[in-house]
Amino acid sequence: MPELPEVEVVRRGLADHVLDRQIASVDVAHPRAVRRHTAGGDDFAARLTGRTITGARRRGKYLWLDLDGGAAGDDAVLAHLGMSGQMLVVDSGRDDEKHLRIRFRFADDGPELRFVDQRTFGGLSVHPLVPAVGGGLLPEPVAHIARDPMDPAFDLDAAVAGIRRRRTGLKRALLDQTVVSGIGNIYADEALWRARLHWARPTEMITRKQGHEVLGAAAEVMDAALAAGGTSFDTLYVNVNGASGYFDRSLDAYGQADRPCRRCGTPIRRDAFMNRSSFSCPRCQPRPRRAHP
DNA sequence: AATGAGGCCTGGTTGC
DNA sequence: TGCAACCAGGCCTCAT
Repeated sequence: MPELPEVEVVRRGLADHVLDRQIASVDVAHPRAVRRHTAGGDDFAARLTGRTITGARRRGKYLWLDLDGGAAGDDAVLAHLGMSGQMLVVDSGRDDEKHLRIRFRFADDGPELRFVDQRTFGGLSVHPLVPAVGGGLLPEPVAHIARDPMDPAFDLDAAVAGIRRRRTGLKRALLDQTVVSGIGNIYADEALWRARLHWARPTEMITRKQGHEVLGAAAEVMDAALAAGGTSFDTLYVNVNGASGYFDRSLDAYGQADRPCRRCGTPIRRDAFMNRSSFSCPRCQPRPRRAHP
């Protein structure tokens, strides 16, 4: 499941393989893949045809490709990989993937860019670039998203204040992309385990020190995952060349139910959380007396 | 305004 | 064996 480190791996791959290339044609094979492009698939293709990709950028789990010479100002093609989205750079003529959703052909007749997405939670769309709250130019639909912990301009104090300002459970705050972006279920559980904090701890009980620790832990674990090429549990996540990451071998909490905690040996527990799962160590991360539901 | 629940998806796995 | 239920989960929409 692509989270920030995986998306960064994809961004780097795109920077290596599609920068400065002119788009010759775009095929939309599944309308759901462009559902956030409200003008529809034909408009999506028309806006991209003939354009040259001039940048590959990312904030949190969103990435976008800058386009040259927009008629009405700067614009970009925005991508979210959802749960199963892949950006594949594939030699033309290779068989279509079963879940191929969008294909970009280039004027240089080099390898195609294919967006492949089994579960279709992801998608692509074209938007103008607008000034974002924290500075910088972002595609309009994501201009409200906070900077992520790997952003050089990330404001740690502001993010901690954002967590403490919320009135909810700590994990919900970590998953709120307007507080801090890029953290999903996997890295939330890993950061909480490293900071020895329970996911349901009310944010009003979080000290500044604890806030710094849990966000610092999130940055550390994402750095480690990026160094390992991203987390992958199955064949759904691959980078632009189709190679999987292998950080899942290093996970301490996520998916480790009933296995001994690496710190204390207590079996990791799995709790239901937002119709999903939270994994934590019952001993290192004791449930607070007043847990947030 | 801020918070939280529900819905969208598919394919692999589990259980009867 | 066949089929249904369940599970993964980011984020948008809607209700409170």
